[in-house]
Amino acid sequence: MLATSDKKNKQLSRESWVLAAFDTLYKDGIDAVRIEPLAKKMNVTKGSFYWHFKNRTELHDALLEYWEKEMTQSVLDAANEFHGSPKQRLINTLRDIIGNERTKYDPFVRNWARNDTKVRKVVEYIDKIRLSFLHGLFIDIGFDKQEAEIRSRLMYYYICGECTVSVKEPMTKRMKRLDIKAEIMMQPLARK
Amino acid sequence: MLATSDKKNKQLSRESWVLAAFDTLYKDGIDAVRIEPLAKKMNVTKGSFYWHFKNRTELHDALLEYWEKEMTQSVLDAANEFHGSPKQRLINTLRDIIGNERTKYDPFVRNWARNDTKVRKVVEYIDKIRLSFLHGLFIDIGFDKQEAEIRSRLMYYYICGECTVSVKEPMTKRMKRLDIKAEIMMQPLARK
DNA sequence: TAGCTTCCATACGGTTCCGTATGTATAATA
DNA sequence: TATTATACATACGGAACCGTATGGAAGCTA
Repeated sequence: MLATSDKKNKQLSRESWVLAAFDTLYKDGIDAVRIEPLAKKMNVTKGSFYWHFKNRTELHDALLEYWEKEMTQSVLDAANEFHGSPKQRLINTLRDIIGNERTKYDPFVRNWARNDTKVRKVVEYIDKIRLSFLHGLFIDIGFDKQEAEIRSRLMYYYICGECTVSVKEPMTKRMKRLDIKAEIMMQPLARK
Repeated sequence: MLATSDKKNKQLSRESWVLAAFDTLYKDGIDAVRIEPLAKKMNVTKGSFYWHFKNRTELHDALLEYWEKEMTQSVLDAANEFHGSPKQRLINTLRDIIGNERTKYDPFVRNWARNDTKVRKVVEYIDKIRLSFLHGLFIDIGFDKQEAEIRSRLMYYYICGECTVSVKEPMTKRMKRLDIKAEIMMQPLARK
């Protein structure tokens, strides 16, 4: 329950609704983001909702915008946070993404995107940002554009798989094996 | 429209409903698999549905069972289909999975699994089957158990990412670059 | 303190869907 | 040809939800 605590204390803001909606999106998917259940969860009636929003679509739009900003920002943060050799930066990035579950909301938004063009475009935009960020890392390591393209995609899809598949190893094991995976993906091919 | 053509010709079977339901699952997700819309799509009334099924849950169960059988079978097929050197078999497997989009239904079932324990267990079962299949391939190539574990996971998550992310390269390009990705994942680490 | 604004409650009509009950046409069977 | 089983149509009650209309409390504003 995100915005339930301020029940008696304060009135709700537009953002309270967005946060509560996001929580529901994360737990039950976009089809569960419905006004009356949300209101119940927040201990108000939908009278509140229709004060802050025109309709359900407007909430969805706000939800999408919220996620987009978060995701865009997280890439920028990652770009500034890590230092050291290119290889080390890539390893740290990978460790950060997996270890801190930066993509944990992805599956829900991705699924939402499947039946919504507007959402799909935003997801594609985020994918491109992330891909080009990884691409830059592989360039810095020394790969040419083409191979950086291939390796960044390999790595990005791996990450997306990690956050999509539920059969996972325990986190400590995952982190330990992550470095090896990074090495595999960073190792130049032995030309015959 | 899967089972629409046999409208005047024949009566519907239980499987007609399952197939139509699966088509809807694929296009719009599990929340769209509803009886009355389905009936409309199949040009019958729900009277037909409740003849073949007890309720909506029973359809969902049949749907899940259908997917499980398909996926289990496809792994067995893959195991028998490819010959040649271990490396070549792995490459062929990868080309088969990506090229023929063997996992194209995955995202929908996975998403369904998020809010349904029964589904989740089946998905986990399928994941394990596939993972151990890939694991075997890496063993055959010559990696030890631990490294085969790491590499098969890397590869499996990559595949799942491929089928999850919508920003993809065109298929011809993907296939061309797939071999390089396979090489990257198969190449032993240069021990320093 | 009267009036206005903000924020939410309440009440209502309408839609979509579930599941049940029952009617009906067609085909199999005896 | 009468009977019965099969496969669906039709009609109904009920739930969940959307969006609208309107009422009311609480605080600010003059």
